[in-house]
Amino acid sequence: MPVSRIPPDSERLVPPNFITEIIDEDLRSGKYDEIVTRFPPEPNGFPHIGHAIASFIDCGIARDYRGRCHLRMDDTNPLTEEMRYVEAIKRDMAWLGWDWGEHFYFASDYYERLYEMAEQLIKEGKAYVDSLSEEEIRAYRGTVEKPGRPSPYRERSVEENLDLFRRMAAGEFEEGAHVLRAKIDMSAPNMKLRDPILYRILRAEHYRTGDRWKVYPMYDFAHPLSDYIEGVTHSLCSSEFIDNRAVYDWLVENLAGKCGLPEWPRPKQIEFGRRSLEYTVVSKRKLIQLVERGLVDGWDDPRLPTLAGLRRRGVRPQALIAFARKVGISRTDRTVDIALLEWAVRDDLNPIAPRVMAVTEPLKLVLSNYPEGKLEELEAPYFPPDVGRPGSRKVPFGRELWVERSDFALEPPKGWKRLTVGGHSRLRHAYVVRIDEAVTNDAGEVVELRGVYLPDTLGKNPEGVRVKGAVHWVAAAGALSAEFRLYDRLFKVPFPDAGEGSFLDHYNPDSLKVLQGYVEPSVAADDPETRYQFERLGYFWRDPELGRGEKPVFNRIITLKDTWKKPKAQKQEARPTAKVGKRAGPEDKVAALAPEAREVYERCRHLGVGEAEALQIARDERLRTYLEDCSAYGPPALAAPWVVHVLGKAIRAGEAKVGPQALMALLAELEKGAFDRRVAKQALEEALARGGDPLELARARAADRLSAEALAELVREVLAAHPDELAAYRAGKRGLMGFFVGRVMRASGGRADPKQVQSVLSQQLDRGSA
RNA sequence: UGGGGCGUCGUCUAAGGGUAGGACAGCGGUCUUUGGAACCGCCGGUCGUGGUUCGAAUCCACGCGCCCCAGCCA
Repeated sequence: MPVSRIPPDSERLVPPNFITEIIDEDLRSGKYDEIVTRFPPEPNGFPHIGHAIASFIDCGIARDYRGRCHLRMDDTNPLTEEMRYVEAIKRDMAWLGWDWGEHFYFASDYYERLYEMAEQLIKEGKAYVDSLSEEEIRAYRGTVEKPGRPSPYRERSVEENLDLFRRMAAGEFEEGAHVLRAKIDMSAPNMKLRDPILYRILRAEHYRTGDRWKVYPMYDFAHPLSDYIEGVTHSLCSSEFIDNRAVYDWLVENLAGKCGLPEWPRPKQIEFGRRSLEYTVVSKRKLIQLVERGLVDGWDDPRLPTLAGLRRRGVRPQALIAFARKVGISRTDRTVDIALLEWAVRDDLNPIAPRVMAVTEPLKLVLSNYPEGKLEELEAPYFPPDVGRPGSRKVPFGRELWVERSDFALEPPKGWKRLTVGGHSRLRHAYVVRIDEAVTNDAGEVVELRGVYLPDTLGKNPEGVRVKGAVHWVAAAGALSAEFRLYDRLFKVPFPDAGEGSFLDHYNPDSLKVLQGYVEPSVAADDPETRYQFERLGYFWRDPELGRGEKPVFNRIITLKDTWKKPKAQKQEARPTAKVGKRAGPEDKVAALAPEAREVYERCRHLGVGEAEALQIARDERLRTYLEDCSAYGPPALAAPWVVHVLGKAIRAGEAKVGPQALMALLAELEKGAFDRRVAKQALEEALARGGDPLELARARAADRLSAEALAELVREVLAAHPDELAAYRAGKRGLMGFFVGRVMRASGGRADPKQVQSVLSQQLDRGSA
């Protein structure tokens, strides 16, 4: 039997997080031997970047633990699912690098077994056929604020339910005539528990099972049981399913050990926070609108966040994995800064993309002192020194060249480091040139540049001239015509969904720019898959659909980072929500108290109980009763903080394992100085957790305390072990006291009194600083 | 105004009673035949209020804010 193991942090693909902590604990305790997860998309659309993140969590964690991650099509709705989506999902998941081995499944493969399980529930009286109409079911369910009412069909006999359900499955009824529901609790505050529907009649053609089935299981039924069937241990999903977990657990518990399901391992669901991305949308509904309105080119349009789009754009799966890693996992729903994705893409491409030159908006430059008809071949390395990869190619150089229109300015702004009349600039990998004239047309537009080259500047700078910048170029002779498709963010604002109006209002019409220009001839011989860096422009590759023919078409994968751009356009749109906690009304909390509570408050205050504690006691009857009981054994003022802060939660929950008498006995001894507060608190917490007499526990702990000599020695050791912090403290960084106390406490194994530690510490610290 | 979940630099994420740290972004610098990369530095945060504690992002209380649930969708 294969066994999972806890990976060292250094070997993890998925950074440690709250889920891996749970898994670590499950492995340590022996609850599970092998970690099995699953990635369960519904085949009703094309996978997108959200799927990349979710699969990273499911598959990445399984990989880290040497477990398995199944790929399962969650296909329980024949109305929306199609085989082409199944193929797309398999293709895209494989592209991301996930390997599910033979563990590729369909929920629809389990229809037979799921049906048996449904009958089992019926036989046990835990499920019933409801014959209410859809509207009636809705009405009976109640609302979030009002409990539901039981359906008149809820108490049908097992026999009748079984008969009805079998006839439903046999196709005797029309859609909507009946449904199968779990009998749980129609008045549950959790809406999901109000007798969730397990099966519905659908007279639809299923893309795999055809017309074999007339009833189809709902997600809430099929999902947990599919997990169970497959031996999934940790069923990871996003936070909107938190409420569904109650149904999940209900089904697992009620079917454990039945219908061929083992008693163990049982699956458990863990939810993580959803991630969304700025400047884009992923919902199928919205994507369809973009496609159907022709705002994008199809499901694989390079501007789309679909994996097909990202792939066509030229993004590599490694970049997506790196992105997912950086985003991380937590319980909180988050919207990720698009800059993080852009960084991941650049960081992936920088070390592998050969540098070549292309001109996307050509402006002719004629070098009047360069012989007509002459053509040189200049050697140019593919990579800059910092990348450190070998390789170079020949680049033709001649009298007529193309340069980037935006690299020339008639009236250069200050700080300009490019071409300008009278200025010198380097042609990348070639000569230094001086521009003498800008030829303009009637409209005043620059149509051609004229200048000279400085012959002795190959590999060295001329003396006495300031060379401003280095610009890319392509010799007119030999240049390859090419199309460049420059992609930008699909939307103009970071949160297209937020605010009034449609997300379509925020569509960025400049998200695609198609330019005709030139690229150096060397690329003709390259592998068409090559991702290039066109120097100073960005990362590009040939579009796999349009760009691999006679005339290359290049997609810009991502621009280079541009630190020249002056004040960057700020985010126009604030986050959709402002999260400013408003100040709560202060003393009127007391005023808001009911008269009786108010009286309790006053009485407590009179007895010397602090304001905050008195308020809490006045507000909670159980606390009040407890404290009153305490007063039989000692002063309430002494007990109040402990009752409120240490015992409060347990008392409110009605499960305080420490009674008033035991508490007061402990506090009395504490007052006498038999032990310190820390000991008392720890003893109390222990008694609360595991039972026992807090006073005895405290005495045991006190007896275990370090002697004064041992403590002094320990402090010396700790100070010696942290010379840097010691120096910093003596230089005035007083906040380090907490640091030292913490270290000593840890070193003592909790067997020291922090107050005492502090005094010993300050003695030793001050002695050294004198 | 039912139940549930969640609040840490601009963004994402660590710290689980003991120096609030990292990354992305931003800013500045070094270097540069890419205004790239690399390197160095800076900036900047615990939702609020009170309490417990030697010490609170962490524990307690009360607020505030956001998200999810009333599909025979998943």
